This record gives sequence, C-alpha cells and structure tokens, in this order.
Amino acid sequence: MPLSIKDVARLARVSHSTVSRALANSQAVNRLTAERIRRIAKDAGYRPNTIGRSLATSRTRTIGFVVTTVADPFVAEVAAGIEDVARQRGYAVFLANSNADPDREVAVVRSFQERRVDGVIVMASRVGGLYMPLLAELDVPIMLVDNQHPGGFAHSISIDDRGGARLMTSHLAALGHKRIAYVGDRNGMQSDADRMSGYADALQSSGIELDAAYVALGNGAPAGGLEAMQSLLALKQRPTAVFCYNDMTAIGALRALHKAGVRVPAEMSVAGFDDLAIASFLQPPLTTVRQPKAEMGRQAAAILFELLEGKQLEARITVPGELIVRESTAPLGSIAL
Amino acid sequence: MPLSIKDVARLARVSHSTVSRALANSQAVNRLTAERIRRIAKDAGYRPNTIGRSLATSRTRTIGFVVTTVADPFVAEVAAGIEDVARQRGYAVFLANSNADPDREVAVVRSFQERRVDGVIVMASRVGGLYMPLLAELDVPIMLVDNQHPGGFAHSISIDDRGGARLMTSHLAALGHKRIAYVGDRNGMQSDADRMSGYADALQSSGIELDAAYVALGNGAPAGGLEAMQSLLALKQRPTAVFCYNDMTAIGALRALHKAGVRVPAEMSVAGFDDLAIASFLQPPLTTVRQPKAEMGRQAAAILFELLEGKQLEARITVPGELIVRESTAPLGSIAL
DNA sequence: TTGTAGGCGTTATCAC
DNA sequence: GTGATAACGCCTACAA
Repeated sequence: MPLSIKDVARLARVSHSTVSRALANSQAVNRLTAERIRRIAKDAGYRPNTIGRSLATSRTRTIGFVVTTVADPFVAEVAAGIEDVARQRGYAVFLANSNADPDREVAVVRSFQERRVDGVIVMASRVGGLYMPLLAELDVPIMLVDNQHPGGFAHSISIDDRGGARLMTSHLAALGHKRIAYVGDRNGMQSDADRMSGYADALQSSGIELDAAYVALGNGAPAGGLEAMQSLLALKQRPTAVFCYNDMTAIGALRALHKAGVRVPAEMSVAGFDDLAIASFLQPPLTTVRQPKAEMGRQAAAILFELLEGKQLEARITVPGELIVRESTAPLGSIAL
Repeated sequence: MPLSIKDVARLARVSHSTVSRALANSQAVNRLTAERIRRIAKDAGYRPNTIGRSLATSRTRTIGFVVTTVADPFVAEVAAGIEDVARQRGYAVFLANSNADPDREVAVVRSFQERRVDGVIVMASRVGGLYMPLLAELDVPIMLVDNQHPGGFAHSISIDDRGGARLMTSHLAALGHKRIAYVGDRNGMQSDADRMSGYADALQSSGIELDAAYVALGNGAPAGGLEAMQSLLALKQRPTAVFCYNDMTAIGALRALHKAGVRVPAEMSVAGFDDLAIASFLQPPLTTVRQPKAEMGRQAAAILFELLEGKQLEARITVPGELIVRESTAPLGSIAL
C-alpha cells in the first residue's frame, strides 16, 4: 500500500489537513511547517492518490480520445499531438478505438461516462451518425477533430477539406490535365463530401466538365485505392491525373499503376491528401495536401483544456491545407523516364 | 451531477447498500427487489462512478501503455490489439508517449503511479536503460512487448528477432546472394542486436563471411534507411541484397535505390521486418518478416489481465516471425524488368 | 434479506 | 496557522 496523506501527517506530527494544504502550496500554512512537510513527504516517497482527489474535487484530469482505429497512421499522428499537450497540462488520455462498430461505440461512451472523464476528443471518421447524440449525453466538453458529421457540435478543428481539394485539383488542371479523376472514400462521410466538392469547384473554375465516370470510390485504405484505380484504368478514355481522398488511397492507386505498367507521372499524375510521414518516400514521392496532424492534435487538446478550465469560447477552427508538390504529378504529356 | 447510488436508493426506497448489492448481482439480495432496483437504476439513467468504486476497492481497472511514440505505425497496431482486449475485459487504457525523453519518462511513471494504474504495458523501444528500475517502483505487474532491454523483467512477449533475421538472411542466401548487407537501427537496442546476430548466424551457416562494410546503420525510420543505403551504394563492391532492420528502414532504402536508378529486385534485393500494412503496396511489394502485431498486443494485454486477476504465471513468450516473400527479393542475377 | 456504519484518500469548511 | 469534521461515491463487514 502506498502512503496516504495521513501517513505523512503522522510522520510530521500534524493533521492531515495541514499536509494537504502544504502539498497544495497553500498560503495559509506556515512557511517552515510547509517546507518540513514537503521534505518529509518527499523522503517518504509519498505520491498523491488521484482517485481520492478526484472524488473530492469531482474532476479527474482525464480526457477520452475516441478514434475509429489508432492503427491508422493519420490518427496516430494526431494522437501523439494530443497526448503531448495533455501530459504538459497534467491530464491523462484514455485511448478508445470504436472500430466503427456501434456496440463498441456505445461501450466507449459508457466507459468514459463511468470513469468521469473531464472531456472528450473525437476523431472517429466512420462512426455512425447515432454516435454524436450519445456522446452529447456525456455532458462534458467535446472537441471534434476533422469532423465527419455536418453541424451539431460547438467545438471542432478541421482541415479545410474543400479548400485543400481545390488547391490540388487546380494544381493538376494547371499542369494541363483535362481528364482528372477523383477517388473518394465510400465511408468518408463529411470530409469525403467536402473534398469531392472542392474537386468539383476547381474543375468548374478551370472550365472542365465533371465527368461521373471519373469519380471512383475507395475505402480510405490502399486496397480500396488499388481497386478504384483499376476501374479507372479499364475506362476507354482513361484519366491523365487522379486525385485521391487520402495518401493511403494514393498508395493503393500507385500500386495499381505499377502493376499495370503505367508510368507515374509520365503517363498518369497521382495526388493524395494528408502528407503522411512516408509520403515523401513513395515511388515516386507523392504530391499531396499537408494536414498539420500533430499540430491539430495539440490545438484540439489545448482548446479542450481551455474549456475545462472554464473559459467560454466557441471554437470552430479550420486549418488550411498546404499543397506539397513532389514527383507524382507532372505536366500533361511530359515525357519523364 | 450524475446520479449516485444513494439517489437510486431513495427512488427505490431501500438503503444504498442494497442498491450496491443489487447492481453487483449479489446473491444475497431478493431476486425481485434486485430486479426492481436494476430497473429503476436503468430508467433513471444511473451510471456507476468508477472513481468511488476504485477508492473502495483500491483497483482502478485501468492500465498504462507507454510507448516511444504512437505515431510509429508498428506501435499503433500493437496499441489497437491491446485496447481491444482491454475493452472486452472492462479495463481502460492510458496512452503515454515517452518520446525517448528522460523527463517525460519520469513524468509518465509519476502519472501512472498517481493514477494508480493496475498494470503497465511497455513498448518503448528507445527508452533509456534507467527507465526500467523506475517502472519497477510502480509495484504493479509490468508486461513488456518487444523488450528492448536484456533480462530483468518477468513478463514479456517478443518477436523472435534472431530467428526472424535468420529466416530472412537464409532466404537471401538461398537466392544465391553472397554480398548481403544489414541496415540496423542505431537506437535499436536489444532487438537490433538480436536481428544482427540472426543475420550473422545465417551468413555463417551459408558459408558467407560477415563483412563489416556491409553493416550500415539507420534509425528505424525511412530517412535513416535512405542514408544507409546510399552509403552502401557508394561501396566499390556493392551488396546485391540488403536486409533492413524494419519496414520503415526498407522504405527509405527503396527510395534511395529508385533515386539511384538501381532496379529492385533485378539489381538489388531488399527485405524488411515487421510487415506493416503498407508493405504489400510498396514498389515493389516488400519481402519481410511478419510480426503479428495486433495479436501480440492482444496477448500482452490478456496476460497482464491474468496477472491482475491473481494468476501466478511467468510469461516470457517468443513469437516466431513469418517469412513473407513478395517481389522485392529475387535470385541473384535474375533479369527482371 | 436488508440496513447501519465505517473506510478508501482527498479537499474544503468550519472553529479555534 | 492549525485541527476537527464532513463530504465525494462506492464497497463491505457486521448487526438486525
């Protein structure tokens, strides 16, 4: 059994309330006694028990982070950012994977409820629409990262999906491409819809008509990108450039092209979204839209903590994406090796 | 304020101890009263408060998971496995990144201590050697995944690094390669040493002399693999096959080869270790040693829970790696496209 | 089968 | 400046 505040009190021959005050650096306690108590506590190896404290203060200094799966590199990078500032502020982070499974979604909320987390960060892209009201029941501040559901929540930070998609599609159009495809994410919800509409916007501004045949659906993972790209390759009139929902999709698309012997970017330009750590090491290095993942996680956490500390604010932050041009996109008809 | 057990007691016109018993499905309470109480609790939306329970039972049903960084895809896949069984068993997981920073390592242990986690899973590959004694002070069961420090801890699950490396190196030797290089991880500690020695073993059994010039050092990430491969390419007598510490290193190595215009596997075979989700989508699909990552996470958690539930066991599990041959390795001198 | 009472480790409100 | 004392929400003897 670890020492309690009472053990320290006994050692210091004071009451446990004095110990509590001394350890909390309260002004109301004699400087010297306070120092003596702190010294004794330290020597004895006393560690405060957060459970007791939580019961008394009804705050746990704990937040819950729900994701579809942390095995997704994109999610993991955001998680790292969140955990980073949480630790700085003395909060701990419960990690929960929903796996896009409604039963687990319910279980996660229950768990957070029963553990009395002070706040929640949600980044569960494929989460059912029923999830949000469930989360709202928790009655704690909720911060959404890359919100996948339109409206509803007060606090969120998201990449500018539409703007990013516009940026990338315009980049492709500027390279002279006319037949530009989009490989979406069939479970992509809001962000997919927004990237799709950014794509449509940019086509229009470039005077290119949107052709439904050039819109394929992946699943946000390489396998889906591979399949979608194969369907595009089967077209009589192939696209010359393909903008993918995310980098994972693009990785699959690149694989399909290599298998089919189509050279990138000489015969086909490929672009992604996210800028995962490996994007610059792909063959060829991937042109993409950078999301500042860790930074978004950090900011999400920082805002949540502001809220928890009572600040009144309404944060709906949109972060601009950054166009990162690498070697997977090139002018139409360019003859690269 | 959420309802407490006392509120339910009031509603049901019984004492709070009866409610406690009823909700715990105790036999000692009248079936009908119990049912009535449960019904009332449910209707009122009662959610047990784990904090109170923990204080009373001195168990939190919480575990801590320390990693170097969850942004590493390998770590993230293990995390998913751990979280999976934790949820099933009613445990919650605190995620903590040490970032290989001694100060944070200390902070993490403190946090776990103060939050009274019931157990800890450690997967902090670059963690300082001082860390382990610190963790031991926690005085809770500790489970190591892919242990990076020789000896010391009772419970661990690790890939058979040496066996896996032997498997891969033998595979390369069997393809006819004589000049086989190894790109290690300069921060790789135990697992790097073991893979290195498996590599050395296999060379010896194949009658190949180990040449120090063919041992290069990366850092476990693509950038390190790229650099290391460039140094190997600068050799007068280049290797014809390269076994990399892990897939991330191999990704960097592949990039270096593409940049240098060296064809894989025609001119150079490349192999990795881990079998990350993207390995099969690389150019060319990567030959590697599969670690059952999620499964290892699940097993680590399962064993920890056995320990927490009082079972006496000493688990030092070694999981065999599986050789996955894809297209990045080929017979020496084969003329592929 | 049920209720009363005490305790888990804190913080917080009173007196003194 | 300090010490009793009473919460916080739950579990668990012990008594009835």
